[in-house]
Amino acid sequence: MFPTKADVHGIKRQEVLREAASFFNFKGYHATSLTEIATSLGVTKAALYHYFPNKNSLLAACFEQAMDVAFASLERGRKEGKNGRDRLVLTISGYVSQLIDELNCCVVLMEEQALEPGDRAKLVRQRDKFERALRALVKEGIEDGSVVPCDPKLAIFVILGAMNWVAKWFKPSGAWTPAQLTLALSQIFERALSSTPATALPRDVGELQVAGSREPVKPASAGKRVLTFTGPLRGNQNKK
Amino acid sequence: MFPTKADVHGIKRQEVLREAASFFNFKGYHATSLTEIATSLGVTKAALYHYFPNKNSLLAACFEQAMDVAFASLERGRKEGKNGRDRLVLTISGYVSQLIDELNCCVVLMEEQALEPGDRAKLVRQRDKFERALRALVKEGIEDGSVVPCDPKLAIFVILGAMNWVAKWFKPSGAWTPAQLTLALSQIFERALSSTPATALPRDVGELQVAGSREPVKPASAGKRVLTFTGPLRGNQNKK
DNA sequence: GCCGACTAACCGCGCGGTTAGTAAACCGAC
DNA sequence: GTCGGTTTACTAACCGCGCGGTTAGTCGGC
Repeated sequence: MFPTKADVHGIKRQEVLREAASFFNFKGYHATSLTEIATSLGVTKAALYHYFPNKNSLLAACFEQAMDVAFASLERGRKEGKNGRDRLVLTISGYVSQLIDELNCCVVLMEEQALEPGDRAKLVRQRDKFERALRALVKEGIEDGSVVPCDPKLAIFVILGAMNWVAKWFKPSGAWTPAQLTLALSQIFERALSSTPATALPRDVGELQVAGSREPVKPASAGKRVLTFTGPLRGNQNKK
Repeated sequence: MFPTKADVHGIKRQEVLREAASFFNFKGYHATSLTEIATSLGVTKAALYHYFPNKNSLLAACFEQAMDVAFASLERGRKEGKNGRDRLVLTISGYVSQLIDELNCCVVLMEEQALEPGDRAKLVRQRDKFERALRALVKEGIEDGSVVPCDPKLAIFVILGAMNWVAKWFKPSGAWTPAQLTLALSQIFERALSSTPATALPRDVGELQVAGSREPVKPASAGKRVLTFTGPLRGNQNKK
């Protein structure tokens, strides 16, 4: 019923990660100081060390979470898609929309070089696996006729580029909702790759009606005083 | 005939800029130290201050050069293109190929936030102007029927994303030549946007035959001891 | 002898990371 | 209940390092 200590710790940890990811996206890893992240969360730098052992592990956690999302989307795409193109587009759009939700957009690969060798090797391994899986979807699509013949490697580079770029310009407060953006993006990709491209695309992303979406999106975490929260945790003697 | 002192200074300056851009692209602005750039050029940090007043001005010069290239490409595209789509694709591909040649790929917008306020405002103004021009080309293409109806803003975001991403993965030593890459990229963009999309694309970028290109590309500046070069500048009493 | 190009040595600042200490919540004994 | 000891969450103050930037001085072509 009530959250246990461990729950609260996990929630705060996620909040720290989210704030860090936000800064890393906007200013870059090296340009962001821990003091900055801490201040923005209403605590001091030393407090962050209760949740992460050092700055680099924050970045590593970003990548880890992003890759988890990537493979989950891939799984979903594989299951729900009817053909290669369908699976590819589902994977991509699931990935983008989840990252926007969970991490305020993630750097994805932007600053991979800043990771420590061990973490970096792991990331590169996973990322390559993900990219190979995407390329395999393109090949599958070419074979089943849903995707126009092309160089899968380049096609995936183009798509990843457009996706990762989103983190640089997308603002939740802007004219487009995440759902609208995701939909419009996937329609462009679909058109670029489909063997039977659509004859028209949305003229204005902001006007798109999205099927199952809660429209104006939660107005960000307005009063996020998640850290510095104290209070009794009644009922925590047994796991909830 | 022989270079004057001022010429040599200019050449060396450009070499410094190129090396800096290379590092900024690969590791990011804040992760790159001046010592690192200098060492890689075979000089000490203090030597760089003969060519640029401080680190930030190196970044500013990168952006300035990139924007010069951008507007030059735009001009060329406007002149040589037959319709909106044509002009857009010419602009983009000219931009990409020139940046690869001149700056070892440029960050373009990647770390705009690191600029000092004055330089940044200038960059943002120019970049917005460039983006507006690109969007105008999309609109023009929609009106003249060469481009599929779409949201010009999103279309340009996608294209810029794919383009800027190139700097992150392209290696001159790789399997693809800059010319092949540029051509293949523009074909993908063309297909994504054209009102009459191609039914096929290159299956392997590395196999592309490019019209007017010197193939294997100069093997980078292998023995670049441009700085630390000393020697007589015979005949420099009058401008060459 | 002058002047431009460059080096070696240095400076102060702000960063990531650490330490000692405080306040409050928790938990078992009675 | 409530009282003591333990644990968790956090702060204030501090440390050393490496950075961007500066200074004084050397070398060599003109």
